[in-house]
Parts: sequence; C-alpha cells; structure tokens
Amino acid sequence: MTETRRRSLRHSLAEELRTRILAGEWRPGDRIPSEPELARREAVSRSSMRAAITMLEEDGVVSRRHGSGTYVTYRPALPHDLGRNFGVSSLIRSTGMAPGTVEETSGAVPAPPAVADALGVPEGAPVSSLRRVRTADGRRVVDVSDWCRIEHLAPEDLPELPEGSIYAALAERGLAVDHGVADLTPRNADGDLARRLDVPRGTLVLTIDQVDRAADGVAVLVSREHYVADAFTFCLVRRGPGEGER
Amino acid sequence: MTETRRRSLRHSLAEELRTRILAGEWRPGDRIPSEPELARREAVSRSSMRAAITMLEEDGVVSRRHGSGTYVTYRPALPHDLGRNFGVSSLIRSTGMAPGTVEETSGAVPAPPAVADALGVPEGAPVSSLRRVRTADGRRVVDVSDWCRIEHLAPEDLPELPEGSIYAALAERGLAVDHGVADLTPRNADGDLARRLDVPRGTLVLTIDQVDRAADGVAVLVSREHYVADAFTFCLVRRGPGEGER
DNA sequence: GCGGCGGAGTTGTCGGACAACTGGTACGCT
DNA sequence: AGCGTACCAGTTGTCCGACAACTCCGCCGC
Repeated sequence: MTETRRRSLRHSLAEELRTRILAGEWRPGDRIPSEPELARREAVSRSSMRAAITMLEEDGVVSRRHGSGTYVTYRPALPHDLGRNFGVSSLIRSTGMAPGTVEETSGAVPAPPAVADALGVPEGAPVSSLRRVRTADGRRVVDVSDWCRIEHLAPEDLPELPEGSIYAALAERGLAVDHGVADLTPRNADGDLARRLDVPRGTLVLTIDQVDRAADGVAVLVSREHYVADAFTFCLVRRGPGEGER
Repeated sequence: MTETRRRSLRHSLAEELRTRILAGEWRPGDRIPSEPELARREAVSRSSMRAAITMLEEDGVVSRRHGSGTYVTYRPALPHDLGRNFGVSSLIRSTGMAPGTVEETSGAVPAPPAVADALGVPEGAPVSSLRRVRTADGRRVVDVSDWCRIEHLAPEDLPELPEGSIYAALAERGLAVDHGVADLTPRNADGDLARRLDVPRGTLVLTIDQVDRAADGVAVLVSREHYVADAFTFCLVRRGPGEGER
C-alpha cells in the first residue's frame, strides 16, 4: 500500500481517499473526518492531507464548508466516466464482463495525415500501429486503433503487450500519459467497421479520436476508438458553469 | 478585482491564474513564476498560492515538476469543452454565429418518470418545463428540454428568461449550479425530432441527458439536449490514467 | 574534452499558530 | 415556559518559517 508513492504524498493520499469514498466508506452527503483527524490517522501532516483534499475538491468528489466540515458530493457511481482516461480492458472489466481481443494486427505503417500531424512526424513516415477489436464476454464492443512514434514503442514490441495496456508500456519507457484530448463523433457503422464489430451496417457507434500527451506536452499516443453505442453508457461530470457565461 | 472573494482566497487566486493562462500570458510548455514569486506579487502567503496552483494542477491546466518548476500544460483551445458546463447560447456564440430560438413552449407539466426521480418529486407531480429549438445563424442545431421544480422556478417566469440563461435565473434564486452529470447517447433522429430540427429522418444526433446539482447535492435542473451531430465538434479533456488500470 | 561535484533555484512536506466561520448548548431575560 | 443572546468547541481558511528532495547548470579537476 505504501509503494503507491510514485508521484507524491498528496497524490497517493488523494487516491486512497478517492478509493475509500468510491467504496462507500462515506456516502454522498456524509461529513468525512476533519483534516487533523485524517492526517493523524495516516501519520502525515495536516498540510499534505489538506492538499490531497483540495485535489478531490477540485475534482468534485467532496465539497468543503468553512467552519462546518468536508462533505462527500452527491454523484452516482459512474459506469464509464469519460473525464478519466482508462484502458478499454478495465472499462470492460468494470461492467463485470471479461475482456478479450480479436482481429489483432500490428506493425509499422506510413503515418496517416492526422496521425503524422499529431505525433509531429512527416506524413507517410513509418509509425508503430496496433489495431484490434475488443470483446466483452465474447461480444465485439469496440474497435481500437493506436499509433505512436517508432522510437517510443517499437512495432515488434506491440504483439507482446500484457493484456493490451499500451499505457503501461509507454510508462515503463518514461512516457507516462498525463492527459488526453478527445474528440467525440457519433456515426453509423459502414461496411468494414460493421463487419469488424459484427453488427448490421448502419448500427450506431460513438467514435472517440484522442491524442494522449506526456506531462511535458509531447504527444505519445494517437488513438481512434469506435464503440458500439448500445454496449456502453457514456457518463461525464461537468463542472462549472465555466467562465464562458458569467 | 477584490470582490472576486466570493468563495475563498485560493479559489479567486486559481481563477485569476486560469484567466491569465487562458489569455496567453504564458504559453503551453512555458514555466510560470515560482510559488514564492507569485505569492509575493499577489501579496498572499505561499500556502494559499500553492493551494490555488494545486487546483489548477488537478484541473490539468498546469503540471508541476519537483525541483524544476510549474509548467503550462499543452492543451489546444477547445471549441467545445464538454468538461465544463455551458449555456447553449454561449456555445453557439463561441463558433462565431448568432444564437436564436424557435418553437418555444413552456409551462407546468406532469413530471416524466426520469425527471421526477432526479428532482425528487412524485411521478406526475407538476414541474416547470421549457422546450425550445436553438438556432445558429438561423439553422436549427439543437433541441433543448429543461425541467425544474416549480418552487425553484415558476412556470410563468420561464418565457421571460433573458436570452435563455436558465442558469443565471437559478443562481439569482440561490440555486447556483455547481456541477452536472451528463449521459451521452448517439441516436438517429426519429420523425418528430427530425421535424423540429428540420433535418431528414435518421440524421445523426448526439443526445445529452444531464442532471445539474447545487453544491449541497440538491438536483435543481434536468435537461435533455439533442445536438445535430455535424453542427458541432465535441471535445473533452481526459485526465489520468485513473486508478482503474495500474 | 569530459565527467563529477556542488550550489542555486524550485517544488514537496512538515509543524505550529491564529483567524473566520458553524452548530449547538447553556444561560438570562422577558 | 418561551425566546433570544452569548458563549464554546469544532472545523476549515490563511499565514509563517523551516527543511527535505529534486533539477538544472556551471564550475572545476582530471
């Protein structure tokens, strides 16, 4: 439990608190223990615990009331929170089904224009590519394509990825994904996609085009995912209202 | 500038910093001044400035590097950030087009099951309802339905809302929206929706079902929005990877 | 030329102190 | 008895100072 100190103390504290809240140790509306109390239990200073709670507050998990206490925000258990990055495997597993992979192809391919632009390589330059259809309890639910720079992840390493966690492979090479920007587009499956997903032509899919970047802003992974629409519920916490309409 | 202290010092500091970053005072990848330096300039303690930066960090606006500095995260100007709440008007205006409204109907209606459940009223109890089609430069782009409790917003007040900012009306009544949980579903427009949006039957739309809540968790607004898919680009910043796949 | 060392600068954590605010209780007045 | 006020314990908000951990870069010795 203590090896979680990958990043910093307050990050691990926040993560542990988040887990405990999600696990239901405190219910929405409940007041969690005071900052000094939580700090004492974890044997850390109040400053660090307070910083952790500040992160959860900005994340909308808890809300503070001056002079009163810190309360768990009401938010349902999100089946699929789009605001968080995730691996498709864990997503499928979170629904209680078993993830699988079919129709996997990988290798070096010439970079398509959009990919080349995002990764910062010349158009047509070779990039590592991985495409596969993920299944949930055997049913085909999402078609995933990934591209990354060859010097980041060699094409020959792609087939041996453990359970498809390309994120973990990149992290091992010092290219941990910090955040991604996603583009959402609904569409109707065309012939090829319909065949790959084993659904009738015209079936509704949600396409997510995403560029993942490391903390320093370097684009490390470009992906395009086609989700069978009725296989998932896509949820999203929206904070604000933002600065747009004040 | 100082009346911004509605919530707390670190919130106003974070907001000011966010504004300055968005305004381009520091570009993506730039290192912002050190915590002591920023604190000195604003005449606050390092603790408060640090707490503010922690919020921006959790929000993905900046990222810290121990021993090095704090850097502005690379994130493009999002045309339509789903992670932030927004009014449809400001969304349309942000694309450089003029928002308009047609087919507006409002009044008290019996609460549909899902709405009653979210608002915490008996099914069929009267709730205030507002439905309208919003236009961008005259083109119909989104069909919006809103429901809220009658004691929160009276049905007779609905038609006189200034430029559709139902959020502002609720805030005036002490029911400022703190966050919302949205559900995304792609669909093909059926007959009625196609007619309202003036598109062919079967046109792709993205449906967003959303429940907005005040800071104390009280649901204040339920809305259902049908967006014409090819009229908008839906963007989203995803942080993480979360705790799912370690 | 090159590699190791060290120092300046920055973020991370700690401990303590007091202010600001909330909620409840006890008290005193009516 | 009822009611309002004052007080008090508890909690979050802000401040200060100190040191640890880490990064970056230039200097120095080899």
